[in-house]
Amino acid sequence: MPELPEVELLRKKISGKATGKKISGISRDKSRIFQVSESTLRRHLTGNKFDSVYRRGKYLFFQISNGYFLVLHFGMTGELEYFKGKEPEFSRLVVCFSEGHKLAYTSIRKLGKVYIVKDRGNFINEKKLGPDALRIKKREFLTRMEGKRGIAKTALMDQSLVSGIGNVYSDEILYQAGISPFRKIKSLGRKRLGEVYKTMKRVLKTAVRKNGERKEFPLRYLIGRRREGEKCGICSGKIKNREVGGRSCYYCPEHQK
DNA sequence: AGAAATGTTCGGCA
DNA sequence: GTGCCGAACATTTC
Repeated sequence: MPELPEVELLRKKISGKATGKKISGISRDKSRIFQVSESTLRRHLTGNKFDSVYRRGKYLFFQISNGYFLVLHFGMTGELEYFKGKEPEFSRLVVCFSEGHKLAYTSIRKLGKVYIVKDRGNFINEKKLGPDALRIKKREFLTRMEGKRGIAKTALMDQSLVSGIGNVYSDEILYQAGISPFRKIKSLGRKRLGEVYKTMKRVLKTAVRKNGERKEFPLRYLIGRRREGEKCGICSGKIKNREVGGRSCYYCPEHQK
């Protein structure tokens, strides 16, 4: 599920529920998503509470009352469930609150990551995470993009340039902006880059506002039409699929130039 | 049965 | 240093 809008929705869904409550214990499985030992995890969480939940790109940072952070990345299939009673399927980490509810980090494919870090800024630097796509200012966006030599789609997905955009939303932004995914960034003038910036903000905000319900997205969106030969929702073209950097890229050759 | 799926990282090569 | 490619990670779903 998770690109920026989905991770933001997870944050909204659980931040009010998982914060301010004493953590009575945790349980976890043996998958290699964990970048921290079970004992360290337990030591930092048990007896403490989460103060707040912050998102940067596709990462969530749970501020722990001892000053550290529980950092979650969701890979391709990560989710969060706040529950009571029966544990959700594919739970990898479960945080138990003493009032009775639990928070589960679930992941089918186990491609996510779980960390405990002391300093959020250091972590962001180490991971070379660029500014968040919903917070980056236009100036900063233009400067960063103008230094790139690659193609538009790859640049949008580059987490060190701008963080939060993945395969689906990079396609969506370029589709809405009418720019070919294979177009070199260098060939886009300031004006076109400015349009990409505006479109990026609009698309991501719309996705968050629609609560990730893809059926609720405007009809002219590419999401929901990600199939070869599908009718374009903007012009009379047909959707094409081509592999880019090992990922499948959907676009409309008719109106994306 | 085989392929595809919303991500990251690393080694290798130009 | 930058960009691009393929592979690896792991599992379910179509």
